[in-house]
This record gives sequence, C-alpha cells and structure tokens, in this order.
Amino acid sequence: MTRTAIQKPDYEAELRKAGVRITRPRRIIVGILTDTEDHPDALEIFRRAVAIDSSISLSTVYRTMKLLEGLGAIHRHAFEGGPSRFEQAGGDHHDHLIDIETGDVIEFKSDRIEQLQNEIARSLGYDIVHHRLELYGRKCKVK
Amino acid sequence: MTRTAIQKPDYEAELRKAGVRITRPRRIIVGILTDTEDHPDALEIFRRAVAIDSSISLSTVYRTMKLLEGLGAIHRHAFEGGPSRFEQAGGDHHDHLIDIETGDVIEFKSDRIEQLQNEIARSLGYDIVHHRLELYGRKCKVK
DNA sequence: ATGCAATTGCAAATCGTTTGCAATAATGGC
DNA sequence: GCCATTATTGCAAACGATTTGCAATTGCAT
Ligand SMILES: [Mn+2]
Ligand SMILES: [Mn+2]
Ligand SMILES: [Zn+2]
Ligand SMILES: [Zn+2]
Repeated sequence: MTRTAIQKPDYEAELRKAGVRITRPRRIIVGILTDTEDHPDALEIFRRAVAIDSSISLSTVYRTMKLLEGLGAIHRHAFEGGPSRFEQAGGDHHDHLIDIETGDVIEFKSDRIEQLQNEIARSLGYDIVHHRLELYGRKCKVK
Repeated sequence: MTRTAIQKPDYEAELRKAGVRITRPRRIIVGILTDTEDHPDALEIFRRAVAIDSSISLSTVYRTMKLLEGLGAIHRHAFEGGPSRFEQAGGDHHDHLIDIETGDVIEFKSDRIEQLQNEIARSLGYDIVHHRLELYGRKCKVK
C-alpha cells in the first residue's frame, strides 16, 4: 500500500507547479518523505533531516509539512495520544490499525466499509469530504 | 442515541463506587453531563458550570473529565482540529458524522461496519480494543 | 552577477491540557 | 454534631506540540 512503483510522487515537480521555491531544506525533507515506509512524526522527520544537514530547523519541518499537506502531497494523521504523523499521498486510500502495545501502524483497506460509509452519509443527507477510520488493538493469540 | 430513559447513568453512584468524594464541583459537572444532548468540550462544560457556581475552575473540569473517563463513565472524542469533546458513556456504541460547515455532530451506527472491522482486525491477527470512525462531510442538495 | 521576494533559523508565543502547592472541604469515627 | 484526616480544590505556573515574528539568508528571474 505504501510502496508501489508508479505512484511515487515527484515532490519537486509538485513544488515547482505550486510556484514555491525549491530550497535545500525542502529538498531534503521531501527526500526523506519519498523513501519512507512508515508514518513518522515531525520530530522524527527532523531527526532524519538533521542527519543530512544539521542546520535544518524543526520549524522548517513543520512549515514544510503544512505546505505539502496544503498541496495534497501528504496526509496528516492524528492518531490517539501522540503528535501528528505523516505519509505521502498519492497511494490508494487506506485506513489504519494501530497496535496499542507497540505503536505499529498497519494499513488496510475495505471497499465494503468505504461503500457503507457513503450510504450512511447519504442517508443522513451528507456528502463525505473525508473520513477517518482507526482500529486500535493488540495481537491476538488465535489466528 | 444520546437520549434513552433507561441508560441515564447515575454518576453519583459511580463516583461513590469508585471510592472518591462527592464534592460540589463534581456534582455540578456530572449534573451538566447528565442532561446534555451534545458533545461539549471542557471549556463549554466549564461555562455551563460557572453559570451554576462561579467558583468552579477549569482545572477541576479537566480533572473531573479525566476521572470520569478513567471510570468509563464518559467518552472522550478528539475530532479534527478542535479540543476534546465529551459525552456520557452507557448508551449504545455509535460513531459520528461531523458537519464540516457547522461543526454539528450527528450520531450513527452500523452493525455491518462494526462487524467488518472485527473481521479485518482478526484477519490481521489483532483483537480490537477500541476504534474511531468519523465521517466529515457537508450537507448535500440531493437527498 | 544583481536585486528582491520567499524562505529560513531562532526565540518567543500559542493552544489545550496538566500539575505543584497551599488552602479548603468531604467523610468516617467519636 | 464535632474533629481529624485526607482528598479535592483554585490558582498560577509548567507542559508538549505546533505556530509565528523577525532579521538574516537564499533561490531565482532578470
Ligand atoms: Mn498509511
Ligand atoms: Mn456521540
Ligand atoms: Zn477509509
Ligand atoms: Zn463504531
């Protein structure tokens, strides 16, 4: 779900198209986002960025995440408790199961649920703009 | 969903059972919770409480919400953007549709979705401890 | 290369929420 | 009912995540 060759986004092109400058901090941050398997938070992105260029500031990470979110290039998730976590947009839609023991995030997708959501909203007189489905659970012994 | 005669919780009994003192602030706050139709946040509960007893503090509202949440007497919702909002527990489980224009919260329930969630978690080797399903939408013209 | 606006790093501000502490009030035993 | 013991309170100060003002730096169009 996270990794599929075709949909790997060209952030630089997206930035250029948005008419913003392609700076060194931005290049580094989108680089990190591009080859990230997980759902890192701002601080984690900052850590990885500093490892590449120690002059990058946390403010810039936050500003860049907000910029990319505005462009629709990344998604922000506010999982229970912790800070916002991010992932690149462009993949197909999916929802998340969070392991409450480890914090691991597992992606899943259910067309059936998506469809039911639409039916429910519709029956209430609404169009869904976006939604959030998060399952919090722990590994069970019986498979 | 919110209002059904039988399940109106007796907070005072719950507090007593938990072995905590039944104080004036707590009595006022649970009173507010008891006859509340909506999903107020701490500040709103504080406002309503102050209208009854101006000496109540916001800290006490927060402390009491945390206490009741720990007892399982209320649920905390972290809808997008805003502060935590609360509602009494004890009713039957339901999820929420948030009107992104007005902030209105509409409750709904889908046994089908609940069941699918369980199947998904199970198939991933997990037991669901709790979950969060929020639809964000706007009123649509065609009904 | 030059100039100007966009972007940065830094520190300080913000927001919702939590916490330390001394004062107050609820409860159980008399 | 009255006390003593503690839990609870109000207040102000701390908190963690995120945002912002500002002066210094940088990208990029000319
Ligand atoms: Mn994901
Ligand atoms: Mn509800
Ligand atoms: Zn979904
Ligand atoms: Zn549900």
